[in-house]
Amino acid sequence: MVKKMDNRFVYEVLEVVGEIPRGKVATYGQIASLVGRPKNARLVGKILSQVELFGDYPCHRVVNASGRLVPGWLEQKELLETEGILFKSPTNISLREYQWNPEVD
DNA sequence: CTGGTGACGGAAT
DNA sequence: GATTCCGCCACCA
Repeated sequence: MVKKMDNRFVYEVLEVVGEIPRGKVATYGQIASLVGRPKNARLVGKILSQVELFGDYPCHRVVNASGRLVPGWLEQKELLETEGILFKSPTNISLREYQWNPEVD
C-alpha cells in the first residue's frame, strides 16, 4: 500500500488539483487552504511529488507562491505552453495573470 | 530522542 | 525584487 499519510487529506488535495481548469494554475498554499489546512503547503508538494502513484492528475498546473515551476521537471513548461500559458522566464510564469480563482471558474 | 530535508509560505527587513 | 527567519509536517539517519 502506498497510503501512509492521512488519506482524507490526500484525497481532497487530488480532488482540488483535478478541478484546476486548463490554462490556469494553482499554488501549493492555495490548495492547502482549499482543503482546510492552510499551513500544510509542504505536504501538498510531498503528495504531488508522488502523484503518479495515485492516478492521473494535472499536477503540472501547480506552482509555488512565486510562480516558479517545479525545479528539474522539464516537461512541465511544455505542458503549460500547450495550454496557452506564456512565460516570464524559462522557470517562471505570471501568477497575476494565470492563477486559478475557484469563485469565478 | 535530535537534527536535517523538502514540488512551501508569510512576515519583516 | 532579494534575504533571512520561522512555522508547518512527514520521513529518515
